[in-house]
Amino acid sequence: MTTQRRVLIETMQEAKEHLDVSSLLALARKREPGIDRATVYRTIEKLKKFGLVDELDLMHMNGEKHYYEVKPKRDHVHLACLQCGQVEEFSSPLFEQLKREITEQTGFEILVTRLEVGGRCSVCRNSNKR
Amino acid sequence: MTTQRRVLIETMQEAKEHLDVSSLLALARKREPGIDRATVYRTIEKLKKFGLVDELDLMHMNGEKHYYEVKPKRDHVHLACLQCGQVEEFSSPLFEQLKREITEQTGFEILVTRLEVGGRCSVCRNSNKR
DNA sequence: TGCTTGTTGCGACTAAGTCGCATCTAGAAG
DNA sequence: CTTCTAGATGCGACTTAGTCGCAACAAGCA
Repeated sequence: MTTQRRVLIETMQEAKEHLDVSSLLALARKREPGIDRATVYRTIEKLKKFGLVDELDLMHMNGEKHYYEVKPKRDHVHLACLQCGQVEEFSSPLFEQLKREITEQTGFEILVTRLEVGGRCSVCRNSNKR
Repeated sequence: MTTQRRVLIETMQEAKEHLDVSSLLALARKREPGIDRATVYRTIEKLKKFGLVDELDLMHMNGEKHYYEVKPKRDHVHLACLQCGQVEEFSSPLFEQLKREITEQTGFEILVTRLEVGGRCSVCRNSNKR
């Protein structure tokens, strides 16, 4: 457990939005200026492997970046509005049930899941009906 | 509707596995040698926008490529085995029900979905227990 | 306090994807 | 059948994301 890793984990925990690598790096550098891009990638890699963070694409709304969040207790869906860019989260027992069904019917052991949805959020739907 | 687009679409339809951009390009060039990488990207972009193809990441098993498939009638889950690299598909009424629930409860209009699962397939689980 | 193993920073590199621009072509209009 | 034009293509240069080897460094155990 090095200073850099501690800083990165704290930064992710305190962030209220999903961070991509470059904003995570920028924020982390406010605390620990010398921290390197490669360290961020290597740390994320480890955290993913240990199941401590989840990786998101958010439907590639802004280029090909990846976003990260500390793994929640309960998996949730990310609803990405393709119009305004807002990201909502949604969780449901149905999702848990679906995962159970997958394991039962296919024998596949689930380690990570990623359910992303792209579309239009209710705000955008109301502001411009079409 | 240009020759290039026709070739790209046919290539995707006839492929039995999920293609990334470079293998799609390679296959398409067997029919239409001059076809360019930029054209592939631009065509995929259009096809995504029209809802004719789906984009997959397959949990980034082999680098950061994206994979494409012609959009199926019924959305399905991709189960990517992190050990052997095999990709299974799975569809279920529960998934449809979950999508309906999302729309009802959040007012979010769903245009695309992507549900990917990473783990160990039944074959790998049996061959090496744990 | 010293030692060892794993981590970091650095810089150079690869791979994925984008863009501007000149040329070309599909297919509508005459 | 010929002409015309909007939109598509090919090309090449570029950007951005992510990786890697290596020497220097630090965590934390003895």
